[in-house]
Amino acid sequence: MMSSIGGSLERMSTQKTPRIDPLTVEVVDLIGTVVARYHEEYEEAASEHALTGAQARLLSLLSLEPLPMRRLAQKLKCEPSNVTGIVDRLEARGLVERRPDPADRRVKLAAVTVEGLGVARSLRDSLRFAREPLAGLSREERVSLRGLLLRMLSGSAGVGGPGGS
Amino acid sequence: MMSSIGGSLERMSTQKTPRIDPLTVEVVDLIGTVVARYHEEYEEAASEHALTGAQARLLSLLSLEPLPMRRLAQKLKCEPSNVTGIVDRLEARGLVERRPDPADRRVKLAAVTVEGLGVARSLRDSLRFAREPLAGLSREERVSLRGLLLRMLSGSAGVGGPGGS
DNA sequence: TATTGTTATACTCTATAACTATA
DNA sequence: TATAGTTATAGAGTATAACAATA
Repeated sequence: MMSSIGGSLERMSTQKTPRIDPLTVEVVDLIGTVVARYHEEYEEAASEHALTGAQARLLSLLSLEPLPMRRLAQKLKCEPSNVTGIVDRLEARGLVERRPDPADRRVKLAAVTVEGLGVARSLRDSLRFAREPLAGLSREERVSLRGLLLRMLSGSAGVGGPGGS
Repeated sequence: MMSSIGGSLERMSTQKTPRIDPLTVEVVDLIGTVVARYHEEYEEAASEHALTGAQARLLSLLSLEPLPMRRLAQKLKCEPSNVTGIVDRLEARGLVERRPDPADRRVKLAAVTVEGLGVARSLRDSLRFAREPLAGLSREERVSLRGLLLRMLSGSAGVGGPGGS
C-alpha cells in the first residue's frame, strides 16, 4: 500500500525544485521502503488477530493503561466520534470495556479486558519487524543507527517521541 | 495516527516472549517514530492538494508512466475493484484519464493528464520530509545511514525495493 | 476457459454537526 | 457556558462476489 511513496521521488533532480543530491534521494527512498515494510507487517499482524489497523492501535494503547475516550482520540489523531465506533466493535468482541470515571461522571474510561490483554500481547509478539530486520545488524551498527535516527528526528520540528500526543 | 505503534513495544522485556534487548527496542521505537512522521507528512501534503492518501499514491505512480488498472492494484496492494473508484474520482477532477490499450482491448490504461502531472509535481515538492530531516546529517552520516538501512532491509525476506511489485 | 475491468454489496474509518449529560 | 461522549450523516477505502467484454 505504501510502496509507491519512495518511488515518486526518484525523478526529483529533473525539476526546477531545490536540487536534491542522489545520495539523499537514495536514503529517502530507503526510508520509504522501511515505512512500507513496517506498515505491511503491522496490518498483517493485526489481521491475523481479526483486527483492523485502527483497532489494533487502540488495543495496544489500552494495554498500557485505561484512557478516557477523548485521550484515545488525541493519541490516535482522529475525532472523538470515531473512537466511539472503534471501541464499540472491540467491546462487542469482549476485548475492551467502558468504565465510569469516579472523578468526573462525564468521562468514560476505556480499558482492556483480560481477554483483550491476551490479544494485545499476542499481537505485539507477532510484530516480527521488531526482531528480523535488525537481526542482520551487529550491536555497534545498532548503536550507530540509533544515533543517526535520533539526529535525524531531532533536527526537524514537531517531534515528541514514539508515544505521541 | 501511527504514533501508538512504537510505544506498544516498550514493555516487551517483561514478557515471556523471546527477550529483546533495550537497545533493539530503542531502535525499533525510533523507526516507529520515523514511520509516524513520514505518514503524517505524506497525508498532510496530499490533503493540501485536496487528495486522499490513496489518490496521491496512485497519482504519483501514474506520473511516472501510464499503467493498466490491474497493475495499479498490484502496486497499491489492493483489489482491482478499488482502483476503479479511485481512478473515477481522479478522472472526475481531470487529473487522470483512461485510454484503450491498442494491444489488448480488455485493458484500460490509466494516465495522468497535463493538469494531473502538475499536481503530482506540486505534491512531490511539498514532501518536506525529503529535505528537512536529513538536513541535520553530514554527507558521511548519510552514507552511513544508507548502508545501515540497506543491510537492515536485505537481511530480511520479501523486499524488492521502493517501487514495489 | 481465462483474464480485464466493472458493478453491487457490506464493513470500517474518517470528519462534521447536532445532541445528552454532566461540570 | 463549557466539556465528554454519543448519534446521525456522508464520503472514502477496502474485500468479496458476480458480471460483460475480450482474449
